[in-house]
Amino acid sequence: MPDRARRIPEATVARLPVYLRSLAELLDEKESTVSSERLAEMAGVNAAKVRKDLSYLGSYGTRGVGYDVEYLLFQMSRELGLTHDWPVVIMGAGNLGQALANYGGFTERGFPVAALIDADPDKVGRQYHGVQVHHVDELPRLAEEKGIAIGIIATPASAAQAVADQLLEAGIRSILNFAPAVITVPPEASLRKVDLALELQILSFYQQHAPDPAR
Amino acid sequence: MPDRARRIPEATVARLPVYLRSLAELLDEKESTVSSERLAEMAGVNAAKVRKDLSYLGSYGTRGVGYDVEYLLFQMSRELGLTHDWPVVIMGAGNLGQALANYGGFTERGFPVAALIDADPDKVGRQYHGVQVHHVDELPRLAEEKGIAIGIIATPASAAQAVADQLLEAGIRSILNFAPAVITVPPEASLRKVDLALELQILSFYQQHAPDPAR
DNA sequence: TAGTGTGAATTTCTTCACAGCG
DNA sequence: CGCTGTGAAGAAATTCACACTA
Repeated sequence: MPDRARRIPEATVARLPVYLRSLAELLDEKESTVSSERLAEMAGVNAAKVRKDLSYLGSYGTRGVGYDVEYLLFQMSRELGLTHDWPVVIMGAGNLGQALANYGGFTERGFPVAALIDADPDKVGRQYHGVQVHHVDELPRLAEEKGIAIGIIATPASAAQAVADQLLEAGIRSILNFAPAVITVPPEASLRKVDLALELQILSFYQQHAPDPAR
Repeated sequence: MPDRARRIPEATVARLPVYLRSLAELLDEKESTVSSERLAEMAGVNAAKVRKDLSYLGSYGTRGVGYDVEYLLFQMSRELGLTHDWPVVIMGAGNLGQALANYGGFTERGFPVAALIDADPDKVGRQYHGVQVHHVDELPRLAEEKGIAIGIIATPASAAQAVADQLLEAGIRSILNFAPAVITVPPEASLRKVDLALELQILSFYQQHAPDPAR
Protein backbone atom coordinates (compact mmCIF):
# COMPACT_ATOMS: atom_id res chain seq x y z
CA MET A 1 0.00 0.00 0.00
CA PRO A 2 1.45 3.38 -0.96
CA ASP A 3 0.36 4.84 2.36
CA ARG A 4 2.69 7.75 1.65
CA ALA A 5 3.12 10.44 4.26
CA ARG A 6 1.16 13.00 2.30
CA ARG A 7 -1.90 11.28 0.91
CA ILE A 8 -3.60 13.60 -1.52
CA PRO A 9 -7.12 14.56 -0.38
CA GLU A 10 -9.95 13.46 -2.66
CA ALA A 11 -11.11 17.00 -3.25
CA THR A 12 -7.63 17.88 -4.45
CA VAL A 13 -7.42 14.87 -6.77
CA ALA A 14 -10.67 15.95 -8.39
CA ARG A 15 -9.18 19.36 -9.17
CA LEU A 16 -5.84 18.22 -10.55
CA PRO A 17 -7.24 17.51 -14.03
CA VAL A 18 -8.58 21.07 -14.16
CA TYR A 19 -5.16 22.47 -13.37
CA LEU A 20 -3.67 20.12 -15.90
CA ARG A 21 -5.91 21.48 -18.63
CA SER A 22 -5.04 25.04 -17.65
CA LEU A 23 -1.35 24.23 -17.78
CA ALA A 24 -1.75 22.70 -21.22
CA GLU A 25 -3.34 25.93 -22.40
CA LEU A 26 -0.52 27.98 -20.93
CA LEU A 27 2.03 25.78 -22.64
CA ASP A 28 0.18 26.36 -25.90
CA GLU A 29 0.45 30.08 -25.34
CA LYS A 30 4.17 29.68 -24.73
CA GLU A 31 3.93 30.92 -21.15
CA SER A 32 6.92 29.58 -19.27
CA THR A 33 5.81 30.36 -15.70
CA VAL A 34 2.53 30.90 -13.95
CA SER A 35 1.50 32.26 -10.56
CA SER A 36 -1.02 30.57 -8.28
CA GLU A 37 -3.22 33.60 -8.84
CA ARG A 38 -3.30 33.21 -12.62
CA LEU A 39 -3.77 29.47 -12.42
CA ALA A 40 -6.59 29.97 -9.93
CA GLU A 41 -8.35 32.32 -12.30
CA MET A 42 -8.06 29.84 -15.16
CA ALA A 43 -9.27 26.95 -13.03
CA GLY A 44 -12.10 28.89 -11.44
CA VAL A 45 -10.91 28.55 -7.85
CA ASN A 46 -8.96 30.79 -5.46
CA ALA A 47 -5.22 31.13 -5.20
CA ALA A 48 -4.88 29.70 -1.70
CA LYS A 49 -6.53 26.51 -2.85
CA VAL A 50 -4.20 26.21 -5.82
CA ARG A 51 -1.13 26.57 -3.62
CA LYS A 52 -2.44 24.09 -1.07
CA ASP A 53 -3.37 21.61 -3.77
CA LEU A 54 -0.05 21.89 -5.57
CA SER A 55 1.84 21.55 -2.30
CA TYR A 56 0.56 17.98 -2.02
CA LEU A 57 2.48 17.15 -5.20
CA GLY A 58 5.68 18.59 -3.78
CA SER A 59 7.43 21.96 -3.69
CA TYR A 60 7.51 22.65 -7.38
CA GLY A 61 7.16 26.43 -7.24
CA THR A 62 9.72 29.19 -6.93
CA ARG A 63 9.03 31.92 -4.36
CA GLY A 64 8.72 35.31 -5.93
CA VAL A 65 8.32 33.78 -9.39
CA GLY A 66 5.64 31.10 -9.62
CA TYR A 67 5.53 27.66 -11.14
CA ASP A 68 7.38 26.46 -14.24
CA VAL A 69 4.56 25.51 -16.58
CA GLU A 70 6.28 22.65 -18.36
CA TYR A 71 7.79 21.11 -15.25
CA LEU A 72 4.55 21.31 -13.28
CA LEU A 73 2.64 19.86 -16.23
CA PHE A 74 5.02 16.93 -16.29
CA GLN A 75 4.88 16.29 -12.55
CA MET A 76 1.12 16.48 -12.54
CA SER A 77 0.76 14.13 -15.51
CA ARG A 78 2.97 11.68 -13.73
CA GLU A 79 1.01 11.92 -10.51
CA LEU A 80 -2.26 11.44 -12.39
CA GLY A 81 -0.86 8.45 -14.24
CA LEU A 82 -1.28 10.12 -17.60
CA THR A 83 2.16 9.42 -18.98
CA HIS A 84 0.71 6.49 -20.86
CA ASP A 85 -2.64 5.57 -22.40
CA TRP A 86 -5.38 3.76 -20.53
CA PRO A 87 -7.52 1.69 -22.88
CA VAL A 88 -11.18 1.65 -21.85
CA VAL A 89 -14.08 -0.65 -22.60
CA ILE A 90 -17.62 0.63 -23.01
CA MET A 91 -20.32 -1.68 -21.70
CA GLY A 92 -23.51 -1.30 -23.71
CA ALA A 93 -23.69 -0.44 -27.41
CA GLY A 94 -27.01 1.40 -27.22
CA ASN A 95 -27.56 5.08 -27.85
CA LEU A 96 -25.26 6.25 -25.13
CA GLY A 97 -22.56 3.66 -25.74
CA GLN A 98 -22.45 4.51 -29.43
CA ALA A 99 -22.32 8.22 -28.67
CA LEU A 100 -19.44 7.70 -26.27
CA ALA A 101 -17.54 5.56 -28.76
CA ASN A 102 -18.11 8.26 -31.29
CA TYR A 103 -16.89 10.99 -28.98
CA GLY A 104 -13.31 11.75 -29.93
CA GLY A 105 -12.45 13.36 -26.60
CA PHE A 106 -11.52 10.10 -24.92
CA THR A 107 -8.88 8.88 -27.31
CA GLU A 108 -7.52 12.37 -27.66
CA ARG A 109 -6.94 12.58 -23.92
CA GLY A 110 -5.27 9.22 -23.59
CA PHE A 111 -8.24 6.90 -23.11
CA PRO A 112 -8.64 4.97 -26.37
CA VAL A 113 -11.83 2.95 -26.66
CA ALA A 114 -10.57 -0.60 -27.08
CA ALA A 115 -13.96 -2.27 -27.37
CA LEU A 116 -17.71 -2.02 -27.03
CA ILE A 117 -19.53 -4.83 -25.27
CA ASP A 118 -23.15 -5.80 -25.71
CA ALA A 119 -25.26 -8.79 -24.83
CA ASP A 120 -27.43 -8.46 -27.95
CA PRO A 121 -26.18 -10.92 -30.63
CA ASP A 122 -27.49 -8.59 -33.35
CA LYS A 123 -25.06 -5.90 -32.29
CA VAL A 124 -22.02 -8.13 -31.82
CA GLY A 125 -19.68 -7.88 -34.78
CA ARG A 126 -20.75 -4.41 -35.77
CA GLN A 127 -18.52 -1.40 -35.59
CA TYR A 128 -19.18 2.11 -34.36
CA HIS A 129 -16.68 4.78 -35.20
CA GLY A 130 -14.17 2.02 -35.82
CA VAL A 131 -14.82 0.30 -32.49
CA GLN A 132 -15.77 -3.35 -32.64
CA VAL A 133 -18.74 -4.67 -30.65
CA HIS A 134 -17.98 -7.87 -28.73
CA HIS A 135 -20.04 -10.24 -26.69
CA VAL A 136 -19.84 -10.10 -22.89
CA ASP A 137 -18.20 -13.51 -22.82
CA GLU A 138 -15.20 -11.99 -24.56
CA LEU A 139 -14.66 -9.43 -21.82
CA PRO A 140 -12.06 -11.31 -19.73
CA ARG A 141 -10.00 -12.14 -22.81
CA LEU A 142 -10.21 -8.60 -24.18
CA ALA A 143 -9.36 -7.07 -20.83
CA GLU A 144 -6.29 -9.25 -20.62
CA GLU A 145 -5.14 -8.87 -24.21
CA LYS A 146 -5.73 -5.16 -24.56
CA GLY A 147 -4.71 -4.20 -21.06
CA ILE A 148 -8.02 -2.59 -20.25
CA ALA A 149 -8.07 -1.02 -16.81
CA ILE A 150 -11.18 1.16 -16.98
CA GLY A 151 -14.77 0.20 -17.75
CA ILE A 152 -17.54 2.59 -18.72
CA ILE A 153 -21.09 1.49 -17.97
CA ALA A 154 -23.56 2.72 -20.59
CA THR A 155 -26.32 0.18 -20.10
CA PRO A 156 -29.86 0.62 -18.81
CA ALA A 157 -30.08 1.08 -15.04
CA SER A 158 -31.46 -2.41 -14.58
CA ALA A 159 -28.28 -4.01 -15.88
CA ALA A 160 -25.77 -1.71 -14.23
CA GLN A 161 -24.89 -3.71 -11.14
CA ALA A 162 -24.55 -6.98 -13.05
CA VAL A 163 -22.32 -5.29 -15.59
CA ALA A 164 -20.19 -3.77 -12.84
CA ASP A 165 -19.75 -7.25 -11.39
CA GLN A 166 -18.66 -8.55 -14.80
CA LEU A 167 -16.06 -5.80 -15.04
CA LEU A 168 -14.69 -6.61 -11.60
CA GLU A 169 -14.71 -10.28 -12.50
CA ALA A 170 -12.57 -9.47 -15.53
CA GLY A 171 -10.07 -7.67 -13.30
CA ILE A 172 -11.21 -4.16 -14.21
CA ARG A 173 -11.31 -2.13 -11.02
CA SER A 174 -11.95 1.41 -12.25
CA ILE A 175 -15.50 2.10 -13.26
CA LEU A 176 -17.29 5.12 -14.66
CA ASN A 177 -21.04 4.67 -14.37
CA PHE A 178 -23.44 6.50 -16.68
CA ALA A 179 -26.45 4.42 -15.77
CA PRO A 180 -28.95 6.14 -13.47
CA ALA A 181 -28.54 3.53 -10.76
CA VAL A 182 -26.54 3.17 -7.57
CA ILE A 183 -23.94 0.46 -7.90
CA THR A 184 -21.62 -0.84 -5.24
CA VAL A 185 -18.07 -2.07 -5.63
CA PRO A 186 -15.54 -3.48 -3.18
CA PRO A 187 -13.21 -1.00 -1.47
CA GLU A 188 -10.23 -1.83 -3.66
CA ALA A 189 -12.15 -0.67 -6.72
CA SER A 190 -12.79 2.95 -7.77
CA LEU A 191 -16.15 4.20 -8.90
CA ARG A 192 -17.18 7.53 -10.37
CA LYS A 193 -20.59 8.36 -11.66
CA VAL A 194 -22.09 10.70 -14.23
CA ASP A 195 -25.83 11.11 -13.99
CA LEU A 196 -27.26 13.60 -16.44
CA ALA A 197 -30.82 13.79 -15.13
CA LEU A 198 -29.50 14.09 -11.59
CA GLU A 199 -27.53 17.19 -12.55
CA LEU A 200 -30.65 18.75 -14.02
CA GLN A 201 -32.59 17.94 -10.87
CA ILE A 202 -29.98 19.72 -8.79
CA LEU A 203 -30.29 22.75 -11.04
CA SER A 204 -34.03 22.52 -10.66
CA PHE A 205 -33.66 22.79 -6.90
CA TYR A 206 -31.67 25.99 -7.08
CA GLN A 207 -33.94 27.38 -9.76
CA GLN A 208 -36.90 26.63 -7.51
CA HIS A 209 -35.24 28.38 -4.58
CA ALA A 210 -33.86 31.31 -6.57
CA PRO A 211 -34.24 34.80 -5.07
CA ASP A 212 -36.19 36.06 -8.06
CA PRO A 213 -38.00 33.00 -9.41
CA ALA A 214 -37.30 33.87 -13.05
CA ARG A 215 -40.11 32.08 -14.91
CA MET B 1 -33.88 36.00 -0.68
CA PRO B 2 -35.35 32.83 0.85
CA ASP B 3 -32.78 32.87 3.65
CA ARG B 4 -34.97 30.35 5.42
CA ALA B 5 -33.98 29.16 8.85
CA ARG B 6 -32.85 25.78 7.63
CA ARG B 7 -30.95 26.25 4.41
CA ILE B 8 -30.32 22.89 2.86
CA PRO B 9 -26.57 22.13 2.58
CA GLU B 10 -25.21 21.69 -0.92
CA ALA B 11 -24.02 18.19 -0.21
CA THR B 12 -27.55 17.27 0.83
CA VAL B 13 -29.13 18.82 -2.24
CA ALA B 14 -26.85 16.73 -4.41
CA ARG B 15 -28.12 13.56 -2.75
CA LEU B 16 -31.83 14.31 -2.83
CA PRO B 17 -32.26 13.13 -6.43
CA VAL B 18 -30.71 9.80 -5.47
CA TYR B 19 -33.22 9.35 -2.68
CA LEU B 20 -35.96 10.41 -5.04
CA ARG B 21 -35.02 7.68 -7.47
CA SER B 22 -34.96 5.13 -4.67
CA LEU B 23 -38.38 6.22 -3.49
CA ALA B 24 -39.76 5.91 -7.01
CA GLU B 25 -38.47 2.34 -7.09
CA LEU B 26 -40.09 1.58 -3.76
CA LEU B 27 -43.38 3.00 -4.95
CA ASP B 28 -43.13 0.75 -7.98
CA GLU B 29 -42.67 -2.21 -5.69
CA LYS B 30 -45.75 -1.14 -3.74
CA GLU B 31 -43.77 -0.56 -0.55
CA SER B 32 -45.72 1.85 1.61
CA THR B 33 -43.06 2.71 4.19
CA VAL B 34 -39.29 2.66 4.29
CA SER B 35 -36.71 2.93 7.07
CA SER B 36 -33.66 5.17 6.88
CA GLU B 37 -31.61 2.01 6.89
CA ARG B 38 -33.27 0.55 3.80
CA LEU B 39 -33.20 3.87 1.97
CA ALA B 40 -29.54 4.25 2.84
CA GLU B 41 -28.76 0.86 1.35
CA MET B 42 -30.58 1.74 -1.86
CA ALA B 43 -28.90 5.12 -2.15
CA GLY B 44 -25.44 3.82 -1.31
CA VAL B 45 -24.92 5.94 1.80
CA ASN B 46 -25.30 5.33 5.54
CA ALA B 47 -28.47 5.62 7.58
CA ALA B 48 -27.36 8.56 9.73
CA LYS B 49 -26.79 10.59 6.61
CA VAL B 50 -30.22 9.75 5.25
CA ARG B 51 -31.92 10.84 8.46
CA LYS B 52 -29.91 14.04 8.67
CA ASP B 53 -30.58 14.83 5.01
CA LEU B 54 -34.30 14.16 5.27
CA SER B 55 -34.53 16.22 8.45
CA TYR B 56 -33.71 19.32 6.40
CA LEU B 57 -36.93 18.78 4.47
CA GLY B 58 -38.96 18.59 7.67
CA SER B 59 -40.07 15.88 10.08
CA TYR B 60 -41.72 13.58 7.62
CA GLY B 61 -40.91 10.29 9.33
CA THR B 62 -42.74 8.35 12.02
CA ARG B 63 -40.67 7.12 14.94
CA GLY B 64 -40.72 3.38 15.27
CA VAL B 65 -42.06 3.01 11.72
CA GLY B 66 -40.09 4.88 9.10
CA TYR B 67 -41.08 7.17 6.24
CA ASP B 68 -44.25 6.98 4.16
CA VAL B 69 -42.91 6.38 0.67
CA GLU B 70 -45.57 8.27 -1.24
CA TYR B 71 -45.69 11.24 1.08
CA LEU B 72 -41.92 11.60 1.22
CA LEU B 73 -41.72 11.26 -2.55
CA PHE B 74 -44.19 14.09 -2.92
CA GLN B 75 -42.47 16.38 -0.43
CA MET B 76 -39.11 15.75 -2.02
CA SER B 77 -40.40 16.37 -5.54
CA ARG B 78 -41.84 19.62 -4.34
CA GLU B 79 -38.62 20.69 -2.66
CA LEU B 80 -36.65 19.82 -5.78
CA GLY B 81 -39.07 21.75 -7.95
CA LEU B 82 -40.02 18.66 -9.90
CA THR B 83 -43.79 19.05 -9.73
CA HIS B 84 -43.70 20.57 -13.17
CA ASP B 85 -41.54 20.23 -16.28
CA TRP B 86 -38.49 22.37 -16.94
CA PRO B 87 -37.91 22.81 -20.66
CA VAL B 88 -34.21 22.89 -21.56
CA VAL B 89 -32.27 24.20 -24.52
CA ILE B 90 -29.18 22.46 -25.85
CA MET B 91 -26.49 24.78 -27.15
CA GLY B 92 -24.53 23.13 -29.93
CA ALA B 93 -25.94 20.64 -32.43
CA GLY B 94 -22.71 18.72 -32.93
CA ASN B 95 -22.06 15.12 -31.94
CA LEU B 96 -22.72 15.64 -28.28
CA GLY B 97 -25.70 17.96 -28.73
CA GLN B 98 -27.37 15.50 -31.08
CA ALA B 99 -26.70 12.62 -28.73
CA LEU B 100 -28.20 14.53 -25.84
CA ALA B 101 -31.27 15.49 -27.87
CA ASN B 102 -31.58 11.87 -28.78
CA TYR B 103 -31.28 10.70 -25.21
CA GLY B 104 -34.78 10.04 -23.93
CA GLY B 105 -33.83 10.26 -20.29
CA PHE B 106 -34.29 14.02 -20.10
CA THR B 107 -37.87 14.29 -21.28
CA GLU B 108 -38.79 11.23 -19.31
CA ARG B 109 -37.59 12.87 -16.10
CA GLY B 110 -39.31 16.17 -16.67
CA PHE B 111 -36.75 18.07 -18.73
CA PRO B 112 -38.11 18.18 -22.30
CA VAL B 113 -35.66 19.43 -24.90
CA ALA B 114 -37.40 22.50 -26.31
CA ALA B 115 -34.74 23.41 -28.83
CA LEU B 116 -31.25 22.89 -30.16
CA ILE B 117 -29.20 25.97 -30.97
CA ASP B 118 -26.32 26.19 -33.40
CA ALA B 119 -24.41 28.96 -35.07
CA ASP B 120 -23.87 26.97 -38.26
CA PRO B 121 -26.48 28.02 -40.88
CA ASP B 122 -26.26 24.56 -42.46
CA LYS B 123 -27.62 23.00 -39.30
CA VAL B 124 -30.34 25.53 -38.61
CA GLY B 125 -33.74 24.19 -39.66
CA ARG B 126 -32.80 20.55 -39.29
CA GLN B 127 -34.33 18.27 -36.73
CA TYR B 128 -32.76 15.69 -34.47
CA HIS B 129 -35.06 13.27 -32.74
CA GLY B 130 -37.87 15.69 -33.36
CA VAL B 131 -36.00 18.66 -31.92
CA GLN B 132 -35.67 21.67 -34.17
CA VAL B 133 -32.31 23.42 -34.62
CA HIS B 134 -32.50 27.21 -34.32
CA HIS B 135 -30.02 30.00 -34.80
CA VAL B 136 -28.46 31.67 -31.78
CA ASP B 137 -30.30 34.87 -32.57
CA GLU B 138 -33.54 33.10 -31.83
CA LEU B 139 -32.47 32.21 -28.31
CA PRO B 140 -34.04 35.14 -26.42
CA ARG B 141 -37.37 34.68 -28.21
CA LEU B 142 -37.38 30.90 -27.69
CA ALA B 143 -36.42 31.24 -24.04
CA GLU B 144 -39.29 33.61 -23.50
CA GLU B 145 -41.89 31.73 -25.53
CA LYS B 146 -41.09 28.25 -24.33
CA GLY B 147 -40.29 29.19 -20.76
CA ILE B 148 -36.80 27.74 -20.90
CA ALA B 149 -35.01 27.96 -17.57
CA ILE B 150 -32.08 25.61 -18.10
CA GLY B 151 -29.38 25.64 -20.75
CA ILE B 152 -27.07 22.77 -21.62
CA ILE B 153 -23.74 23.65 -23.18
CA ALA B 154 -22.60 21.06 -25.72
CA THR B 155 -20.24 23.19 -27.79
CA PRO B 156 -16.47 22.98 -28.21
CA ALA B 157 -14.52 24.31 -25.23
CA SER B 158 -13.50 27.42 -27.13
CA ALA B 159 -17.10 28.60 -27.43
CA ALA B 160 -18.30 27.65 -23.97
CA GLN B 161 -17.92 30.97 -22.15
CA ALA B 162 -19.48 32.97 -24.99
CA VAL B 163 -22.41 30.57 -25.12
CA ALA B 164 -22.85 30.79 -21.35
CA ASP B 165 -22.99 34.56 -21.68
CA GLN B 166 -25.66 34.23 -24.37
CA LEU B 167 -27.74 32.03 -22.10
CA LEU B 168 -27.49 34.50 -19.24
CA GLU B 169 -28.32 37.30 -21.65
CA ALA B 170 -31.49 35.43 -22.60
CA GLY B 171 -32.45 35.21 -18.93
CA ILE B 172 -31.45 31.56 -18.48
CA ARG B 173 -29.68 31.25 -15.17
CA SER B 174 -29.22 27.51 -14.73
CA ILE B 175 -26.45 26.00 -16.79
CA LEU B 176 -25.15 22.48 -17.26
CA ASN B 177 -21.76 22.56 -18.94
CA PHE B 178 -20.47 19.59 -20.93
CA ALA B 179 -17.65 21.48 -22.59
CA PRO B 180 -14.19 20.76 -21.17
CA ALA B 181 -13.65 24.35 -20.13
CA VAL B 182 -14.02 26.40 -16.99
CA ILE B 183 -16.78 28.94 -17.32
CA THR B 184 -17.78 31.59 -14.85
CA VAL B 185 -21.24 32.91 -14.13
CA PRO B 186 -22.53 35.61 -11.78
CA PRO B 187 -23.52 34.51 -8.26
CA GLU B 188 -27.25 34.58 -8.96
CA ALA B 189 -26.80 31.89 -11.62
CA SER B 190 -26.26 28.16 -11.00
CA LEU B 191 -23.67 26.12 -12.79
CA ARG B 192 -23.01 22.40 -12.81
CA LYS B 193 -20.47 20.65 -14.96
CA VAL B 194 -20.05 17.22 -16.48
CA ASP B 195 -16.59 16.53 -17.82
CA LEU B 196 -16.14 13.05 -19.18
CA ALA B 197 -12.40 13.06 -19.70
CA LEU B 198 -11.90 14.60 -16.27
CA GLU B 199 -13.69 11.68 -14.65
CA LEU B 200 -11.42 9.26 -16.44
CA GLN B 201 -8.38 11.20 -15.32
CA ILE B 202 -9.53 10.94 -11.72
CA LEU B 203 -9.91 7.18 -12.16
CA SER B 204 -6.45 7.12 -13.68
CA PHE B 205 -5.05 8.69 -10.51
CA TYR B 206 -6.50 6.04 -8.26
CA GLN B 207 -5.52 3.29 -10.69
CA GLN B 208 -1.99 4.65 -10.66
CA HIS B 209 -1.92 4.69 -6.86
CA ALA B 210 -3.70 1.36 -6.40
CA PRO B 211 -2.27 -1.03 -3.76
CA ASP B 212 -1.70 -3.75 -6.36
CA PRO B 213 -1.15 -1.90 -9.62
CA ALA B 214 -3.26 -4.31 -11.68
CA ARG B 215 -1.84 -3.92 -15.18
C1' DT C 1 9.90 42.21 -3.46
C1' DA C 2 6.67 39.17 -5.30
C1' DG C 3 4.75 34.98 -4.64
C1' DT C 4 5.23 30.26 -2.53
C1' DG C 5 4.42 27.01 1.25
C1' DT C 6 2.05 26.04 5.34
C1' DG C 7 0.46 26.14 10.20
C1' DA C 8 -3.76 27.80 12.28
C1' DA C 9 -8.53 29.27 12.09
C1' DT C 10 -12.84 28.55 10.04
C1' DT C 11 -16.40 26.35 7.68
C1' DT C 12 -18.64 22.45 5.86
C1' DC C 13 -19.73 17.72 5.95
C1' DT C 14 -20.08 13.31 8.20
C1' DT C 15 -20.73 10.24 11.88
C1' DC C 16 -21.93 9.14 16.55
C1' DA C 17 -25.00 8.25 20.10
C1' DC C 18 -29.03 8.74 22.43
C1' DA C 19 -33.26 11.24 23.98
C1' DG C 20 -37.87 11.10 22.67
C1' DC C 21 -41.93 9.75 20.39
C1' DG C 22 -45.46 6.77 18.13
C1' DC D 1 -39.76 -1.37 21.52
C1' DG D 2 -38.02 0.44 17.12
C1' DC D 3 -36.71 4.00 14.49
C1' DT D 4 -36.60 8.96 13.87
C1' DG D 5 -34.60 13.47 14.76
C1' DT D 6 -30.81 15.98 16.35
C1' DG D 7 -27.26 17.95 19.42
C1' DA D 8 -22.44 17.09 19.86
C1' DA D 9 -18.11 15.14 18.37
C1' DG D 10 -15.11 14.24 14.70
C1' DA D 11 -13.17 14.55 10.05
C1' DA D 12 -12.46 16.83 5.78
C1' DA D 13 -12.08 20.79 3.10
C1' DT D 14 -11.42 25.63 2.66
C1' DT D 15 -9.60 29.98 3.70
C1' DC D 16 -6.61 33.05 6.22
C1' DA D 17 -2.42 35.23 7.06
C1' DC D 18 2.28 35.51 7.19
C1' DA D 19 7.04 33.66 7.64
C1' DC D 20 10.24 32.70 4.28
C1' DT D 21 13.08 32.70 0.26
C1' DA D 22 14.68 32.87 -4.59
